[in-house]
Amino acid sequence: MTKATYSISELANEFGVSNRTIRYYEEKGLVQPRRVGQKRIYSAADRVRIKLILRGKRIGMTLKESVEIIDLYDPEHNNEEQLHSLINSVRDKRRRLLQQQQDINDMLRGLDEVESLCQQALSSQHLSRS
Amino acid sequence: MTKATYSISELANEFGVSNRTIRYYEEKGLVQPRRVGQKRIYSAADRVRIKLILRGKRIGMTLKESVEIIDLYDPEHNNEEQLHSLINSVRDKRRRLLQQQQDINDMLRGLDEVESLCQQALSSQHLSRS
DNA sequence: TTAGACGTTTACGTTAACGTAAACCTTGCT
DNA sequence: AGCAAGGTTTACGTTAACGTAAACGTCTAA
Repeated sequence: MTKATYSISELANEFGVSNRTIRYYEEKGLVQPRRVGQKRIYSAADRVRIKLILRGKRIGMTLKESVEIIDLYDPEHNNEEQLHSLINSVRDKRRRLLQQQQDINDMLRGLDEVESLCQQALSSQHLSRS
Repeated sequence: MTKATYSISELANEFGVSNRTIRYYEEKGLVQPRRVGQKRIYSAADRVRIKLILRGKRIGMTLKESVEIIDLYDPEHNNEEQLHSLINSVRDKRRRLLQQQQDINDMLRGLDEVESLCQQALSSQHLSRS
């Protein structure tokens, strides 16, 4: 059962960030939790937004970029022109992500190579010792 | 035929960054070009280092992290202990990269979904018009 | 020989994304 | 009543990764 509401510390702990970080996201308009008294109460939707923002961060997006992507999902887009421009921006994002995929694959191959060289070096050391 | 040396502007233009950026990388010890008079002369190896640094940047690594990865390639690692710690750090990097791959794939799927919704919206508009 | 293109150093300015500290509520134990 | 655990606001501090401006050298084509 997925909880309906969360305190700030619950989310901070879940995602491994500080409370300050989450408040900062609110300062920047990335989330708008309800208030009860003066305490912030986060909904499941708020939680997802934060999660997506942090996913963006992991792959090197700025907060603004993450929000741009998240906002692609909400249907404020009615007329044909808006839809076309939305499609274009989707394609832009996709291009960058594909480039990143390429970069990551290149790096992974590099790491594979390094590791296998290490293994070789280790095994040859062991051989010369016996 | 791959050039042997490059001026700072040549590299800056090739990679789409400013001269200042490249000098900054030198300030931070990421490259050490030769000097002729007081002008900087970059070797093919310098060029590759810069390229790798920028690749790291694209996927959200700090300069320090990029250098860490680049330095995995050079063979300063002799004894068994160093080799093992090197292997461990390779595995750490790999873990992060795999997570990033996952994140990017998730985002790409999201974008696919958004685009196809747009297409549907557009085609239904066109239908209702005819 | 002088203007323009390219390079240099020095140094202060800027932005994003928080960290950190102080001073203050509120709530539930004990 | 008192206090510890959570929350709050306000506001200044910090770091990375450059941008930008000033003031200067050097070479070369007109």
